[in-house]
Amino acid sequence: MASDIIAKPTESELEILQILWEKGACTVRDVHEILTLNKEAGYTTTLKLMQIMHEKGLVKRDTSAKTHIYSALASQQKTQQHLVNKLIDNAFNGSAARLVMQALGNHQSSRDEIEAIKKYLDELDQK
Amino acid sequence: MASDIIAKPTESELEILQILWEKGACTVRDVHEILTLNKEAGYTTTLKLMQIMHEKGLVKRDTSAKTHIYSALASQQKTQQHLVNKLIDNAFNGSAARLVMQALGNHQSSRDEIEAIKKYLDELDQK
DNA sequence: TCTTTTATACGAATATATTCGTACATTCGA
DNA sequence: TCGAATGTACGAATATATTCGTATAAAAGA
Repeated sequence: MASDIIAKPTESELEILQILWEKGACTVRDVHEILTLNKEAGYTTTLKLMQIMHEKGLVKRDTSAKTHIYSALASQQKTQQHLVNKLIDNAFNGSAARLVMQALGNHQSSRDEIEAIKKYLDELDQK
Repeated sequence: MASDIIAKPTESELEILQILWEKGACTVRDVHEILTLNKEAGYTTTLKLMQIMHEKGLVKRDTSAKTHIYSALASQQKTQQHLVNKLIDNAFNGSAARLVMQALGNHQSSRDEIEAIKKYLDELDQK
């Protein structure tokens, strides 16, 4: 399955994955332009990163035209799951609850978000 | 303030910080013995890491005796906050709620934990 | 006392991640 | 058609993190 990617993305790779998850298939230039809204980077830097991600199997690409088209292979859900679990283990002594409270305490969430979480918890409770 | 540490710990450093947070003041050997319950590592590797952490200001140490005593300077709360915020930005498009649901979905939490979170959410709601 | 054990300091090898320059091919527009 | 723009490939420099060997000093024990 394409979603069974193991390789964990580095921080830079994650930035690129996020763009691909949101935008879908992209050229290197597409990705590069979005990346450089926030930070400085040379074009070939972005290119190289995406080539490495391809080697690692994090993305696939269509090379039929001169300008290659990239899209994510690593699934957003699996990747997020992996990162969250790692953080829970690495920094929260394995307690998901503590991470949750920390997350909600800092980042102020909207009332809607909080309601959504409550609903989610109710569902969890019933199982 | 001691809790205003900016330097972000690496993964290895975080492992050591967790031990110091839990155990309090420790020698290098104390830390090393706990570390090597889970993984292989040479003693001087642990030593070097802790020396680097000292340079970075992540830990303080008492060198009055031959065997130095280390303790955490980076506060657990601030460090966790920092890491969670980074993860929310890096992998969850800034949505704390999505991270929370991901965390609760995977890691199964006990009923008690879920109740504690609900209570926490109710308090948040009232503000 | 003298040998062994237990420390620290420090340099260096290795691994990994990031950044970019340069070569070269293709496409596009004047 | 030819020069500029745009693209990929690739090697290498740089930065950062991890690991460990060796030198050396202090402490402990026979």
